[in-house]
Amino acid sequence: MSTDPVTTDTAARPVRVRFAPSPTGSLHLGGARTAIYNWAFARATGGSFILRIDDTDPERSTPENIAQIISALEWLGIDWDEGPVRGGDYGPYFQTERAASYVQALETLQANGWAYRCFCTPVELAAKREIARAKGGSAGYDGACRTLSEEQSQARANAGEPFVWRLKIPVDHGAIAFNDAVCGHTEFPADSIDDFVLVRSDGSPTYNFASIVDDAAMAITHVIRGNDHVSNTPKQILVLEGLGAPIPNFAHLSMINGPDGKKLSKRHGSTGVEEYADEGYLPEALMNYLALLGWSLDGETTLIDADTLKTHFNLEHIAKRPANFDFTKLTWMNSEYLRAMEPERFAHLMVECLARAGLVAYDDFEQRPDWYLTLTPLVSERTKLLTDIAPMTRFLFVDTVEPDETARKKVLEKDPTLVERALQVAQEILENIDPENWDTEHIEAAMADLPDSVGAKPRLAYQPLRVAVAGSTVSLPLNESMELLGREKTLARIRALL
RNA sequence: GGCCCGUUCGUCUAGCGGUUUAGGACACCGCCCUCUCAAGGCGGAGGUCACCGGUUCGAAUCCGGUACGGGCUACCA
Repeated sequence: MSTDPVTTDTAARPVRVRFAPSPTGSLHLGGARTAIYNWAFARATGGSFILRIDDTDPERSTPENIAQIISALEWLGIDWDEGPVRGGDYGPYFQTERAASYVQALETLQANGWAYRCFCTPVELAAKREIARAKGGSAGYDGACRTLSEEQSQARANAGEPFVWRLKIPVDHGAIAFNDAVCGHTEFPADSIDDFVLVRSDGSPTYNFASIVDDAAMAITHVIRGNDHVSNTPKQILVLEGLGAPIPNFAHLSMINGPDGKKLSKRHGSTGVEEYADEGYLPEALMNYLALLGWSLDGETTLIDADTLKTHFNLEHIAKRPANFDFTKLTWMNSEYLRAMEPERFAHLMVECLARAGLVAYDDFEQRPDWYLTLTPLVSERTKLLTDIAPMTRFLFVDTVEPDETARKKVLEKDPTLVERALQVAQEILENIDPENWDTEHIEAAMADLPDSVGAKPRLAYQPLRVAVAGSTVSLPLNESMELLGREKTLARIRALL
């Protein structure tokens, strides 16, 4: 593929990428994916990852949102080399603190003949737009104020007439082209781009101005961002041309849609990263899933951890088409990470979940680590979400259990005779086990005779005992459960049903 | 309206002119394992590669058009 003549070759410069969220809400899935791609690309290329807060919209930007975005990134395990908290040589990293650099950029643009004042009022503009659109042409600004002489312009400004600064696109400018890492060669006819506003009448910069000025100032080499910015790219390239600054590489990521192919919204489920943490997802699972939503390592590998991402991520395998978010696959991935997790770590997470559910104390792991490490493999294998843990293991932490509806209907009430016999036999067997030998191995050996003794198939013979111990027809393995519950509690629960 | 972009199993994707009877993963179905539930093993179903036309000895792959979907078209980002 040939390099576009317009795109400055940045291969020689060290890679510098940035994630520049505007804090108008919490970090949503699309933003998180963009952050992951930027971060992984920086790590894989040995470059720098910069976090910049694009807070030029005073109406909607809040400190709470900034804090939330930062904590969401930290939770995901994304670290930045420069940005809020960390600082860096190209700061400040908040656009609201970079006003001086926009003023300077505007001066450069003026000096180069790339900017002019526009005194058209919003009302006039809206009317013009209306007419232009009705005629069927482009609805952009008609350039009415371009012809104002410097004297006229200055005079009107001095007189206190409000104005904005617009970019003055050269009349003879050809098509604006760039080579997008995802979309390939992309070209926009010059006349499809109007003299857009750079600086508002209140002196604040617009996004298309501030963002690219910052990118240039921060020596960004690759702009990796959402697809919704493709149409903004030629505008920003024009600003760079007016500034005489190098043009970075671009990579525009497709959007993330809901399972139904429509724009992802609350209706589909959670859209904010924080919510996934609350719902029991692991950051590594979300990162893996998001990374694969629009990118592939080799087309075969599905489980890709952060380390692999940090070494193998590239811009060559990014999909063009929008992806639908599949909660089921994410959940599966989560269960994979849960199962592969170090037992110690799982145990700690488990205790945390239990403590949060009010079932144990936060330091309970320290009180009986062996007990928890015995429990861990039984639970981790069955957990899809961290929030599954408390309900699954609850029976081990409460004093007594109440058989649930299914247990009553499908077991207790279905064959009371069998239930009674099974429980009685089980009680005898268990009472005969020496308290010192109360472990899965001995229990299992002793219980092996139960089906024969009660004259029922194993699945039917053990079910009453399961209901007695766990209060449900579905539970962790029986013998292990009894070991963990302890001899006294186990026998007490059997007695309670007799 | 204008300008851009996209379209491969239900979903995420591999595929860059012959190696493809289109590969993998999730979900789904069946069997095995089994004290329940999981996990695991084995197997299965599922795609006329949006449509139409062209280029070519040969196209999911290249070109054009159509349809559908999306983005931008703000003194939002």
